[in-house]
Amino acid sequence: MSRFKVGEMQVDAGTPLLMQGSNSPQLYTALEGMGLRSKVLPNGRRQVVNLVLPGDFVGLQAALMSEMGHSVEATTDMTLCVFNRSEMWNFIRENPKRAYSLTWIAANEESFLGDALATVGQRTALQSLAWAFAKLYQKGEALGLAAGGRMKLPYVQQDLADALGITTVHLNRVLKELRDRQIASWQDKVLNISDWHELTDMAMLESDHLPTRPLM
Amino acid sequence: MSRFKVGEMQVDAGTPLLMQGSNSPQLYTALEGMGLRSKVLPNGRRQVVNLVLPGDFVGLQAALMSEMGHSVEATTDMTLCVFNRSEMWNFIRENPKRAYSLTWIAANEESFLGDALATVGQRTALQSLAWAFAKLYQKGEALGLAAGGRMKLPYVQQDLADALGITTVHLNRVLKELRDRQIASWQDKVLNISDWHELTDMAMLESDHLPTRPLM
DNA sequence: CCACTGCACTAACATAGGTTACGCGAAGCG
DNA sequence: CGCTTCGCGTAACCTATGTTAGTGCAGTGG
Repeated sequence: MSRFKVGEMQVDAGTPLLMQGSNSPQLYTALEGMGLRSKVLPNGRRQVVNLVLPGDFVGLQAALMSEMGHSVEATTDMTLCVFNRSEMWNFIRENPKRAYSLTWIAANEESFLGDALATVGQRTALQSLAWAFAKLYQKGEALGLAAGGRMKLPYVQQDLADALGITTVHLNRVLKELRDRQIASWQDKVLNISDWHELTDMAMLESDHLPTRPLM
Repeated sequence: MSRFKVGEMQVDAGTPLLMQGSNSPQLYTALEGMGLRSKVLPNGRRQVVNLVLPGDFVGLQAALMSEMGHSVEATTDMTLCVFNRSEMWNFIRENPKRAYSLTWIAANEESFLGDALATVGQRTALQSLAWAFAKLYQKGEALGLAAGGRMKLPYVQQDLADALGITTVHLNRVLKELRDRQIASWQDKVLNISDWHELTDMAMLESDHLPTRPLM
């Protein structure tokens, strides 16, 4: 493990970590701070694929495939654990348990993206937002980043809107509705959930437990 | 490899192979025929996550995680190669190259779902349909299932509509537009692409090469 | 031969969400 | 200290897409 790990790294908010289409010799695990993965289409529209929270492994695609399908950037200041891509193969060969973890991570990511797809494709904007808030809070809670219905969410509205496939104008409409109905609010970078039951109900969340992830 | 493989299996059109939420002792590789993966929400709406073509590996999630995030069913008659889930761990341990392939498959799937997410989230219905047709044809061509702009597509409109997150009514509208503009048509289960350039242009496809997949 | 069902297709109308265009406050900066 | 920029919020209007409600045809089974 120690040979695989190269070191730690601090980056400022706004720093791009991996670029869509290109390739990178480095892979990361987020230790602190938050970021996001996104994909831009030739017409300029952006899809936020996923938010990056502490513990998330980033760059698997670059490691295995010829190029990244999306970009990754730091939204806040972040500290990252850096790995060397060239060691991946040895790593998998010599440590089957880790290889298993890696595959698990990829499969889990796939599962999440399936959910996200169903959200964007089949839920209304209100349901989508509820889903996003609920999912985020669940994950935040598991990481110790959230408690008592409150969680720091240092993104801008555009990020969330791009994740849900709606515009900021419409995001505002549905945010207002959640606020007015006293279910949840998101102001000054803080998410505040006041009615968890109503929220998950609206989100049509199937399971309320998170699978336990292996750490890399 | 032979110890991992249990046998082959023939199923009729309509047979469910894996069920969302449950778990399965078996994994499959499609050899012939087509199928689809889908996910249904509590309100009854269905998202088609992906189409299953020959060569596709199915059931990774069941193998690694506690439960499947989606269902898989056969759309046409299919023949499948059957593996035993319980052998997975030994398999990974004893054959690191295969472990690598498995991870590659998962990462590739993740990459595809990212694309699909961007499609449903950021493309109009017309662009989405063009994207789906182009992607399918590319894959079909690589598999020898398509040539000369023609490819068998044995799905019903509802399947495509659920994949793109639109209704069949609207799918009909955009199908008509592609037909009228002489770009592509899909009738009698056959996809016919007459203007590939215009199609990919409309779809905003980034790369026109498919990554080479390892077979399992 | 007739009912029945599933699927493709269309028309008329309804609405969720997009566009454009503002105001307003806070933060950076010369 | 003004000036600009950025992010949040809202209103008025517009359109892509959904909804509801059909038609027609081919297959299938009694």
